[in-house]
Amino acid sequence: MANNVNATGSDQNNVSPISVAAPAVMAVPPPPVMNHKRTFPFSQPNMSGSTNSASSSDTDDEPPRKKKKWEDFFGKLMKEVIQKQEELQMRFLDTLERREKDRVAREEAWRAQEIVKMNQEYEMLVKERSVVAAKDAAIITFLQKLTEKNSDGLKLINNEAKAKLTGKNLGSGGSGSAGENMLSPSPSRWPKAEIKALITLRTQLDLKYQENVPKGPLWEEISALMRNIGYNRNAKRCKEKWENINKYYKKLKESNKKRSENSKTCSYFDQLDAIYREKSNAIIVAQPENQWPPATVVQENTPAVQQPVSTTDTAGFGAKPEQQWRLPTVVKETPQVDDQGSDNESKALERGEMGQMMFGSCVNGPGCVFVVKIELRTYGGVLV
DNA sequence: TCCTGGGTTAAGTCAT
DNA sequence: ATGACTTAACCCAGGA
Repeated sequence: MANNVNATGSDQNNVSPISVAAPAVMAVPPPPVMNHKRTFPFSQPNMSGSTNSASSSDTDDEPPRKKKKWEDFFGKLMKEVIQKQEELQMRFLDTLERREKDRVAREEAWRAQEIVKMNQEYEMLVKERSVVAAKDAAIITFLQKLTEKNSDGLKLINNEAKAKLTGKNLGSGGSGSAGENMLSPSPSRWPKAEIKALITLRTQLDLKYQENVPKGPLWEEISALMRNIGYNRNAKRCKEKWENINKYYKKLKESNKKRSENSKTCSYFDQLDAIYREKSNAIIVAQPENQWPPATVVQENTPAVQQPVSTTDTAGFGAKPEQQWRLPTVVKETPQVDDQGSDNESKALERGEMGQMMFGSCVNGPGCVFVVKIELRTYGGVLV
């Protein structure tokens, strides 16, 4: 028996590559390759040549024992194989499970990232839209204010042009008799309507000549526009008049004198009030501590006439042109008015409409086309 | 040099 | 007629 074990110990590895240590009882299994008939070993125990010589006397005595050993051996072998397979399968399943978890984790991270990105984009979109909406609202408000403010001036200029045409002078000083040539020299005194036209034109063209641009062309242009609507004043007279009315306005404001509401003189004070109020408002808004939203700062309905002169008003008076409220510039784009001998009614009406257009009504009258150019700028971060 | 603000003055306007 | 108010025209100083 002991010999069998020693003799067959070297063959064991050939038989069972899985088993590391075969049991002692199984030390004599013949290698399957040695089985010439390729039959199950324990069913033909005598076919093992190595055991024939050593245990020739036992083959007949112990066939059931050998068979049992073979069965045990293969049984354990099968168990080991199954166990190994189960381990491998478990490891495989673990790996699969781990990888699946990783994949899910990565997917969730990606989704979270995408959600964050989409949220950021959404917030940016909302901000962008709010900014655009605020700009639109500011533009609309500005245009509405402009339209309302100029509507009175428009009517006056139109009426004045028509009155000139029909010989009816609305101004107290009078600018001529019926049928008088509109290019004839105007009287020394400026009619009220003429003053109002000058104020409106000067305000409208203020934007165009804001920067360090020589003011000479400004007054030349105003003079030309005045001539177009029937007032013959040269640039110097226009400039002088503008300075005088502003001087007198400031003088009264500073002296804090009360003017009667129905005062017949200085009828243009309301216009100047509005202009200076807007200028002072623009300065208030432009200050860093008074930035957006302007609605909380700008007081539109404050009657400046009845107010005592405040520091902001003073600032408005003293403000340099580049600090002042900018009003839309009217650009005469394609003037097609024929001025040669145009004293008839239709031409005069054209001039009247031209004046109307110059005040922002955006109406293209017959024979001339105007474009209202509005420059929107920011003062201290505020769109104006 | 140009522009602007301020001052001045004579003259016109208007209410009383 | 008178005084207050308003305006045209001129001048000057200071700043850019």
